[in-house]
Amino acid sequence: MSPYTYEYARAALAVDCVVFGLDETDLKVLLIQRRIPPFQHAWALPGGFVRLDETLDEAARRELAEEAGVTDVYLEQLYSFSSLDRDPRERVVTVAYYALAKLSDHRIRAATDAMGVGWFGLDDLPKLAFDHAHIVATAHDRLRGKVRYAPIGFELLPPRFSLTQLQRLYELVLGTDLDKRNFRKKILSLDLLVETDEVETGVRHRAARLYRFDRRKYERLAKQGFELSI
Amino acid sequence: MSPYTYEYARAALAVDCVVFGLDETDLKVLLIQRRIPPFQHAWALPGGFVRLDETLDEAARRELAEEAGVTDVYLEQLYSFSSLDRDPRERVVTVAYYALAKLSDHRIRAATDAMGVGWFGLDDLPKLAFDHAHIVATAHDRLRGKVRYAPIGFELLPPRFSLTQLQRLYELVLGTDLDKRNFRKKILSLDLLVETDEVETGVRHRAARLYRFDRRKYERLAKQGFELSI
DNA sequence: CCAAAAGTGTTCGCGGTACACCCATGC
DNA sequence: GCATGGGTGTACCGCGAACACTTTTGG
Repeated sequence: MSPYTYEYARAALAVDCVVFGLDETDLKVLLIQRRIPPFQHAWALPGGFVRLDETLDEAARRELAEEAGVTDVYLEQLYSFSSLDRDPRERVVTVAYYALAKLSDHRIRAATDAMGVGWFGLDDLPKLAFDHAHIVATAHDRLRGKVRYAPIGFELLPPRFSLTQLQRLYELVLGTDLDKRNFRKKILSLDLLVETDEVETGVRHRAARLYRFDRRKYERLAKQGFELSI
Repeated sequence: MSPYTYEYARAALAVDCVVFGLDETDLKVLLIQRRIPPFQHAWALPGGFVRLDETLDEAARRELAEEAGVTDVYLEQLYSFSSLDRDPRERVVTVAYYALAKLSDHRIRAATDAMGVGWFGLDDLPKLAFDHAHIVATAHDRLRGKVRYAPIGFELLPPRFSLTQLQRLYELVLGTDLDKRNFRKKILSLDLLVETDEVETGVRHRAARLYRFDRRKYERLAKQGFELSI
């Protein structure tokens, strides 16, 4: 029992993940309902304690898989939170991550269909456990800032998407309206998208052309000192 | 002895600080020489273990004061590093910070005049302990990125500075040359600087006008959705 | 008077912004 | 044929980039 002994007191170290997903109308966050105290039954970010044989990134991916069934997402470290009283049990420092999941991916949809896992609109979050509301706000700030100069928005879209979908993504993340013609001109002039020969299906109006993001092109341009800015 | 016992193994939690300073010709980093193993006698970032009664920010400031005599600096959390083997003794996760110090501040100069504390040019660093070279590189990247859209460069300059000093700051941080006329036009058009009635002294050529950064003006503009970009 | 850096304006071209109508499709 | 969103072009303006000479000062 309790065999781990140290000369000085140690904080517990945890990771928590803000997983963003984009549906037809909203930018959403994945939450799980806690089964045990503290904050039993409250909604919280997926996360948990870091093991000694894994890095923080590995811990974040493991918790995402275990607690929410989420795998193969874009994942990036966000910030470390360390208020003395952020966990009522004892001193816990958490390293927060944010992830971008493709809600179009059926594996993600299926996995997060479980009891106690839910997607909530960013403006419609339930009361969250711990300081998780603060972490979500920080993640949204980071996403809003980063989406403008790094090609990460595509991580929220299906592999093939219409320009209208892409524009809606930016509008939702940035919280502003964008002009359709100017947006298209700008995004196409960056020469990062490739037109496919597919079009939207299942819509009862003219079907939109689908594009895909060409990571090769992006990396080639980035290497030349090209600066993305949307 | 060794009275702290836990049910699960815990990593030790540390903070490390990359302190930047600007002198007449270089962007420098503050290092301290280790007195004890591991990496005895090697140069390293100031830092140390986090206590249970302090936040990460507090730990960073405490270590800066204790190990390097540095106080009253701009301080910002950088990133958390967690490779399994980054410390040969045991598992240590470190939360890195970066700080911007005014080398013009005599208190800073005096404190860092001690044995075993030194300022090193970014391109002229000694071999560093642990993964500290990697941390310094990450901090430089962050500074390079952030200085362009946030008014943090001023934290490296004296309260009153010439436009040439400011330009040299940007050139050193960004690693590029800037056009004098364009730089002045741009920076003055932002309406963040106030001309003072002082001029440089002790130079044997025409003395430059000194300016100061007006934080009030910046905050007022920032609140209006103004976007800095240099 | 000489060395050194301060200070100053104009031109050009690109990219951002504002703005409205016709087209294709499914029902 | 109608509702719905897809798709397209132009004019204007402001900002970034390129570029060189005169002024001031101390020694």
